[in-house]
Amino acid sequence: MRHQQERSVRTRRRLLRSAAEIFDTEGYVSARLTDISARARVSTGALHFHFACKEDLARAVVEDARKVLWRAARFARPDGAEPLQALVDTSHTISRLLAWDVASRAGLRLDHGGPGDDGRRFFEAWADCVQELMTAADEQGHLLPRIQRQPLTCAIVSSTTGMGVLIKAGMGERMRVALTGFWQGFLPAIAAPEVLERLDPGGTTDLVEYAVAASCCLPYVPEEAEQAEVATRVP
Amino acid sequence: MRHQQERSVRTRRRLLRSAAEIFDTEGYVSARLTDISARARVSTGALHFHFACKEDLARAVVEDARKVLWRAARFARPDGAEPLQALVDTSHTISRLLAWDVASRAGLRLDHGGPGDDGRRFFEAWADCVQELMTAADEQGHLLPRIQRQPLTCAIVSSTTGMGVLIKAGMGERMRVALTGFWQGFLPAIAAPEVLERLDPGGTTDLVEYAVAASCCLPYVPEEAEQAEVATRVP
Amino acid sequence: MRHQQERSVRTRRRLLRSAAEIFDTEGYVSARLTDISARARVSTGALHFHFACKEDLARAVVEDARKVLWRAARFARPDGAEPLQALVDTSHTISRLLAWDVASRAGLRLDHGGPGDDGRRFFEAWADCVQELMTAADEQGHLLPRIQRQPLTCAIVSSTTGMGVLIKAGMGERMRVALTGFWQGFLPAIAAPEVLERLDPGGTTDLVEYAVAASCCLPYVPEEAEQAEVATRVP
Amino acid sequence: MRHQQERSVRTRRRLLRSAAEIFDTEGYVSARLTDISARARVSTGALHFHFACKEDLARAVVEDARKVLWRAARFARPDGAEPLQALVDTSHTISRLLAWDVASRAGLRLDHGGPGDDGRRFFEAWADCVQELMTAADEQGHLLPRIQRQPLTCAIVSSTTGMGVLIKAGMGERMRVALTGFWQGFLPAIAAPEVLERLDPGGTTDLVEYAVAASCCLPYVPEEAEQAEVATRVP
DNA sequence: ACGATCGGGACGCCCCGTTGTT
DNA sequence: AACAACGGGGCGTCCCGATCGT
Repeated sequence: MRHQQERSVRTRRRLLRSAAEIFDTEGYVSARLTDISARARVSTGALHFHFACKEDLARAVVEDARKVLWRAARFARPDGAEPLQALVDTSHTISRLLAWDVASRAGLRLDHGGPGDDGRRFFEAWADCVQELMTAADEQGHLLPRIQRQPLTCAIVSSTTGMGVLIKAGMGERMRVALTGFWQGFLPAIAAPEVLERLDPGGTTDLVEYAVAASCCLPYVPEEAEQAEVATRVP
Repeated sequence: MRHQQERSVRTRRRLLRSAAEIFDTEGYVSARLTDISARARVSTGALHFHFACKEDLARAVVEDARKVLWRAARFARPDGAEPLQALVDTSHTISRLLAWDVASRAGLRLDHGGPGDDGRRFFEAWADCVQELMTAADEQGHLLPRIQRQPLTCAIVSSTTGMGVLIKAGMGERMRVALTGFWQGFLPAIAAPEVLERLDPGGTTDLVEYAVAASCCLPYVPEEAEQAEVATRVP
Repeated sequence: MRHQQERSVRTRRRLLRSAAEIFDTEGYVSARLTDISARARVSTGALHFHFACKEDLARAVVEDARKVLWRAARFARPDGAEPLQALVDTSHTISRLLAWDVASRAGLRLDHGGPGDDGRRFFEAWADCVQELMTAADEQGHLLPRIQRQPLTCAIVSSTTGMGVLIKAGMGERMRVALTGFWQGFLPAIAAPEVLERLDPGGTTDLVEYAVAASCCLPYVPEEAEQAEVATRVP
Repeated sequence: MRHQQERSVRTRRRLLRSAAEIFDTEGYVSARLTDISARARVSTGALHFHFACKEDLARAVVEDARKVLWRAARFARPDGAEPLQALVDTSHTISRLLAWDVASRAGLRLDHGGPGDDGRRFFEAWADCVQELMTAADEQGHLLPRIQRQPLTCAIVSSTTGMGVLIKAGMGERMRVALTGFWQGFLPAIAAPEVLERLDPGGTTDLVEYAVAASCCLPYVPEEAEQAEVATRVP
């Protein structure tokens, strides 16, 4: 009984990973369920057992990616920390996730363009996050006076959103330095001088730390880990 | 004989416009040739008379948009002008085009993700353009010393690229102020002080001027204008 | 006025030739009117001016080929000649025509398999011809006694029909010797001894003679001949 | 599992039979997959489950027919038998198969003219078979001296090939007597006198015997037989 | 419960024969 | 007689359900 359930979980996980990979490269419409199930080494019947239709599958992928990104944002923004630094860190974390994690990329891609519009979009959430942090920074007096927050928020959001596009074009590696460059240029324009010298445009978090902290919810683990996991549990 | 050709041109134009609209909202794969031809009020046979296959149609849309955007860039950057101001202006022009012109939007969307990879991408061209202007500015001593151009270029490209995404989300109107905000924040970080005071982050060109100057090549004019145009030419 | 008519005749002739070539290699269904008109260097509109529909065109091709083959049969069988030798000669002539003349080949191919069934088929006509000659030979006492004519007729027809198939497979050159071999083997089995020694299994007619004699009705002449012909008549 | 497989086999068989019937009458190009699947009482989806594309279906039909004809040739030519009699018998067997078996007819028709050229053609194989038997007969001294084998082979091949064409014209019934007539005329021209009197131009095999012997591989059996067969095997 | 095989429809793209219009 | 446009399918593809084993 439990074996079955574990097998089910594993199959579902493999389907999600495979779906993320295909959706990432092909987009929703071009992705074929055949390819997804083939890559996951299961039949289409099994796919339809776990996910009733294509849209459900995409929804699940988006949902997972949303959780990951959300947790990334939370992790980079511990309560009581420097808001602007949190902003920088979060942007870096998201950028790295998009560069390295297929699932996040797929989720982002499916999020705008997918047929189901049942959730707020990533970048809307990201815009809210930015807005929130800007407000917090302002309340703590970390912003320069006479700063209009809304345009800045839009600028930040669009800049970081553009990263995602460029990442898909294979420029993922340069994004780190580009993002740093962006903040180098932008922070002096918004941060109060005494705060500015405490800020690191390159970000203070490392993805490794993040991975350790968030691993509990990371849905996609490499195949070998799966096998090992199985091996230890099957006896 | 000439009447036929004019009719052909008109049909082709309507097909291109219709295709741009559908491609803009649906993307390449989801767009159906049936819908495109129906919206253009022609049969699918007529469509295939002008464009052999779906890919050709998309290519034509991209090609037209490329021309428009290219001309926009040229227009905003008259030789001998201030390079940095040209940069600002071009970004504004592109942003406005993307916000207002379906064809440009469709072209941009088809440009990355479409099946045919037979040309440089928009944002690569845009990156080159930015790079070029930055170099020119540097040679004229308009940049601050010790500026690394490459990260800045990436930052600018990604920022403006992100605009395109946000525009599609219906935030096109705010983009103007966001872009201005971006340059307000970014220009002080890169421009030499004496140049900075001459620069206008809001851009010095107006799309109306641009439209007048470039109208000769604007491929898509409203239907009524077409009719009028035809009416005046058929004596 | 007459110029127009001559041009019309020439266009029609080129269309028929082109159609024969395409039909020969592609068959009725796969042949495209586009290709036919393109090869004839005329527009599809012109094609439909001369032939209302595809079927009409095929019918015309068949009709022409029928005339050619029929005249070939008549030519090889002058009244009062040796019936059996006429049989041999006709088979050789047809074989050569099929090997060398695209129009005849196309006509034969279209004759069975085409949609229009408005005429007796080639091989039925050929069967009648064989039957007729066998009867004539019998009446003149040229056949061996106790010969059943029907099976022999069938055998001859099927043998020569098979040639057509093999010719299409590129074995046209060997057919001459094969046909000779066939008659070498078959004539002694049917011909009376005193007639046999007068018969030549290789045939007594040459296609060159035939061409001279029948050129009046040969529908397809090389392009240069056309030009010359036109040149002499245009004054 | 086994029920599914049996159902699958039955569906595939019905598709092949239906395809053979349509291909036989229409040829490759005119045949519509819609008609084939409709006649087989399955959906087009089922058809594409078993055969990826039209060409694959045709290939399968040809393949099956090839097997049947090949086995027919083997059956009519047991080792150590009279080579010339084997030749006669094989020709009769093939003739009968073409007259009675749709699948063989369809296979033959598809074999030359179909788009896929991935195998030797029927008549090439048949030519080889004839050549081989002639050689064997020659080595055993069964041929008349001074016989050139190649022309005779061509003659025999073309004769029997022609049968196929005539059979399609509905003259299948007369082919038997025609073939007998052919051999009656032809055998004395090639066979040594002492062998000749042992040969039967009408053939010594009966298709009934053949059917019994080869029934194991006959791919197409009537529907009722299928049901019965299935009934007996489902315990 | 979980999964696999097999089969069912519904369109989408493209091709092609044909008809108006000039 | 040339150009332009029309509309009818054909093939292939894909998403999904129905039916059975494990």
